[in-house]
Amino acid sequence: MNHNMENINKKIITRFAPSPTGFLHIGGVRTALYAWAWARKNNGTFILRIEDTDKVREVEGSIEHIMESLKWIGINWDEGPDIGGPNAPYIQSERLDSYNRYAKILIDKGFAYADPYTEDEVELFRNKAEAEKRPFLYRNHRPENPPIWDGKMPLRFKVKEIKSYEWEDAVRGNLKAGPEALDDFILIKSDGYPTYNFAHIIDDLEMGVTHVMRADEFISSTPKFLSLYEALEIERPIYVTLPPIMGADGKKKLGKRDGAKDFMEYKKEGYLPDAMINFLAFIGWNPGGEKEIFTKEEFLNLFDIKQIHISGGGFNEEKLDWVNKEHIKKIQPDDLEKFVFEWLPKELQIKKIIPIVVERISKFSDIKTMVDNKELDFFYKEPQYTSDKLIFKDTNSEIIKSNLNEILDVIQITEDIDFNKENIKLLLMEIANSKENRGQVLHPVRFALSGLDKSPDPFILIEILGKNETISRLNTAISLLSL
RNA sequence: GGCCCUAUCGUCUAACGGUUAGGACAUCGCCUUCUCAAGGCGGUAAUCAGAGUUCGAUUCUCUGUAGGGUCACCA
Repeated sequence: MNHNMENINKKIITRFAPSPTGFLHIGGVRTALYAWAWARKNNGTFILRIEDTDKVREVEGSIEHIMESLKWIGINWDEGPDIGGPNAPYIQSERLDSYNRYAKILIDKGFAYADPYTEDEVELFRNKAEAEKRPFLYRNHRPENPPIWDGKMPLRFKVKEIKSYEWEDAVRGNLKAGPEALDDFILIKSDGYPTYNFAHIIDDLEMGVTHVMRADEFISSTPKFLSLYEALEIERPIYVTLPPIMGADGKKKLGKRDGAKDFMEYKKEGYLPDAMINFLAFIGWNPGGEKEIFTKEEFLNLFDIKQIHISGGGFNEEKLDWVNKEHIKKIQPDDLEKFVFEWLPKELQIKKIIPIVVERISKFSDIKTMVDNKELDFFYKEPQYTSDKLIFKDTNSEIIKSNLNEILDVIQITEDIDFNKENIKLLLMEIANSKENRGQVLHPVRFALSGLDKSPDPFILIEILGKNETISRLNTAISLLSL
């Protein structure tokens, strides 16, 4: 049966279904991004569903935090827990009636039975299998006459036919699994909540989901899903299995345990939402071509599940920084102010600082580092330094002093109206070129104005500080050299 | 251990049997005003191994190797 053909004329419906067990990391957001993009591109529907059936691992506030993360990069949903929709509710713990209804159907059809063992007993079976280096299969311990299910015991799916499965995946092509992958898995836990294996299938059915974007760890459990679809005689959605995202070492799959960050950290560090989309999109997808920087709209236009990768990719923060910088460069100068000033103290919120700061950062939190390192203090107060800092290489204080005086004379007769960096550069370079080494002039001027070993060039410094301040600081330098 | 998935520069990737194996990040060098940044130009650097199919394999097949996933009352 070709599911692609059957679904071809249907409205595309995708979903992102996180469990509220903490923050979202880059992997989860990437899954959401692809599902969202596919729906948007096809004028379909994107659903946000919360899979909160594990009440033990649930972390309070996660749902809000997850929604905040998605909203930040502009992933919006058409149906979800906060806005409702035709198939509300969108929180699994509020959908128990649905699961119970389908559980009854399975029981009636002989596809489900009560599990009479305690957790400890099952644990023993499992340990034994592990010790013998065999895969653990509950069905090998299936009770002969299971009791009537009273809702207090787990309800298990009953595998009637032990077989291998083969199926088609929109990105991986043909996949298969051996019969070992098929087991009597739990449908409803003893606490009354369904397992993921069961709940997501019922929800996807009831919500009409056509494409399931999922991580590749679900390949192994696909036979469970397929056997459920068969038992319920319902059609399955198209599987779109995404490649794993590896950690920085390029080996282990990225996960919370090995340092995957809360996605909101990227907001706090001053990354741009569109840069995150751009970067995330390229972990596991590539449109061909040599263009690397895309706006959100360009990405939506190009995105296609046909170009999703099958092999895993690493997460390279250096490249993210580069992508972010490229996006910062695309911000209109007028709009840049609100991004930059947010990170600057009052006294440094000067328009002329913006270009200097922007070309030195890859993310906005770098501005804070510059401020903390006092790299910008010279903009609003006279630098502190010792006179030896003004001496360039093998010159002496007399030469430097004479050069500074020469500069001072020229600046003093310059009209205020000509005080821009191009004109200043012409003036200074003329003097600098007349010396043995241009550094004899440029270095002391730059240092007198900034007091820093590393700073913007002297011409832009003079322009920003203005004529009076420049003269004042040059005089300070000259008097330091005279001591 | 069983089952399953994967394999191109250090990293992310392009290539849909025929290319000097292309691009980006990183790195290195040079230029652009003394420094820093930005920018420009250029360099180093890859098809996991072995068989097979083919006139011709990065590409198809098999085996090996390596890495990843899974074998939960987690998703």
